[in-house]
Amino acid sequence: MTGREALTGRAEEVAPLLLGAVLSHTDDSGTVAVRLTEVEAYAGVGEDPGSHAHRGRTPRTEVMFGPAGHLYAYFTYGMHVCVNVVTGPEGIASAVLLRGGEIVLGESLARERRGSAVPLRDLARGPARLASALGIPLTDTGADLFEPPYALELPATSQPFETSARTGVAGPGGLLEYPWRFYLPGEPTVSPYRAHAPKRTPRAPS
DNA sequence: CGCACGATTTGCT
DNA sequence: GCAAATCGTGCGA
Repeated sequence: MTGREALTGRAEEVAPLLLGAVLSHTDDSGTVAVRLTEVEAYAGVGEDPGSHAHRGRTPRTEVMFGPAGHLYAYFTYGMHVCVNVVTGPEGIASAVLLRGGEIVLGESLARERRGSAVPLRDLARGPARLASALGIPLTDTGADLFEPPYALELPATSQPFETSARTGVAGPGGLLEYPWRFYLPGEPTVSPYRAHAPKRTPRAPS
């Protein structure tokens, strides 16, 4: 079975396969590889309000509907890039957000991108940090992760993992929680669990 | 055409 | 612990 075939399925089913996987990216500066320790699954139309593809196909989310094994990078908060691996069969939106990992190759280059004072464990801990450490540009959305300049190696055997709640969404019976955050227990590169996004304070007028 | 907001990180109090 | 930084996307008018 090829890596791409293994990734073709519902995001929450495929996500555990990405734990322990090694993603590498090469550009003019060199190569950085990360062993993934924390991921989050996002589904598609209707069932997952937390997903970008929740409302259907748009120019931005188009990649999420494509074949598995491709990159979905998006820009958020005006300053950050987050990376996903598209996992669903063609036509069904689903993706796995890479939330954290451990640098296994190219530490010096990653440190150059992230800042020299950053502790090793923090180099790729957090979605935007991971994207930054790997040097993934926003414009690489849609790139095939199984072709240069990318490489994705799935673990031979599934790693023992744990899950936790991802987001709370309003459902028929109240608040629903999706246990769609997956991580390798005991890894220092797993970000501490935060309940969910605190309520945003309104912008203070002058 | 205009506006509100987000799958976050960082730094200051 | 809290708030700012910053801009593309998507929805409403």
